[in-house]
Amino acid sequence: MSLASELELNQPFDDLSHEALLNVYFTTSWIKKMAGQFFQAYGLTDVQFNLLALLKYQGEEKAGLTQVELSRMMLVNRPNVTGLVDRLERMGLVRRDAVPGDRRSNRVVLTGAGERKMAEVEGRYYELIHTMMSPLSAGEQRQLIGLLERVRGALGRGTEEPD
Amino acid sequence: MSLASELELNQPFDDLSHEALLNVYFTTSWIKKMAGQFFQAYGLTDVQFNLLALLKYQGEEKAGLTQVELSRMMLVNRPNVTGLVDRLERMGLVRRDAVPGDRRSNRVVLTGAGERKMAEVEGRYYELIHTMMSPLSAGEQRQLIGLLERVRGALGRGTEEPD
DNA sequence: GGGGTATTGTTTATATGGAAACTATCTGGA
DNA sequence: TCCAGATAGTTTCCATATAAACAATACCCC
Repeated sequence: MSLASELELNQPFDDLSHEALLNVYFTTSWIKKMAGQFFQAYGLTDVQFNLLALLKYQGEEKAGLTQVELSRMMLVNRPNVTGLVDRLERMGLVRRDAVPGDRRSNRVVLTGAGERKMAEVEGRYYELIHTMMSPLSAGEQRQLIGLLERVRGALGRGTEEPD
Repeated sequence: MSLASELELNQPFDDLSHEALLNVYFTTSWIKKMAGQFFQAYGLTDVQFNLLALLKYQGEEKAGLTQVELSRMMLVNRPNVTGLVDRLERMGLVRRDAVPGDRRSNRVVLTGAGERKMAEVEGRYYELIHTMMSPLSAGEQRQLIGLLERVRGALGRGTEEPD
């Protein structure tokens, strides 16, 4: 169904680019709502799961990631990572380890409880993702990825944090 | 460039559906950052502009929209609209008008200042949108819209506010 | 080796998002 | 009529996001 119908707009879109942009925007909103509902049952948010997944799969040799690395991989700024890690630390799912040789940095690492939580949630989350993307064939998913990569290519990805 | 390279991941994606989903997610993040930077010069946020645009183009006969209507068209819940309208009202860009015959409702209406702000910003924003979507031809933009509509079709759009 | 500069993380302020619970009002049915 | 349930808006609490400014530390270059 078209976005204008889904949103029950009184007037249709007048501009193709605008409609395309809003389709990307509202599809993300829809995905985040679905994911949010899913994670509630596990006491997590989608963003918290994402951070835990980065620690599990992107940490080199189980050494975790620094907050700057997390910030870059999640496309959010450093203050935001401070708060995310604070909450996950309070929940007992991650730990801040000192970095020998650089007293400015932390390595954020999964705790045992964090690993167990990931083991509990992960499989079911990938099932949800597959269900959400199931209307598209593998070829169509690759097509979608290609189109979105070309959109992000415009004007460079010059959105690094100015700070 | 692939998402894994953009985010400088140490390990590539292992799952096509996951990669597609994250491409949608991070493209929205990228779009919102670009739009946010653009609107800063005008003292607005992207969300505030969206609300003003709905009032300008979706209000029937210049009567504005109720907060429930705004909530549905923006895919956010009612408490959120209260805050958005509060801020725009404080900025003098919108007004809450009484609805004759239903004392529970407001009609949110653009003020003169709101109309002037829209006139100032709108054209340049559509230029930005066209630039952002310019890597795709019209046909490709329609293709993108079609793929995203089919994703949102999965499992119905049953994400109405439970409340 | 010492001083300017860059980097890492934090704090504070504000905007946007959801959930739950509340008030006021409206509507439909016995 | 009147009362039960639905609807509109708000309040409160919390999570996530940005920007700006700061402290501590590291680095580079003369």
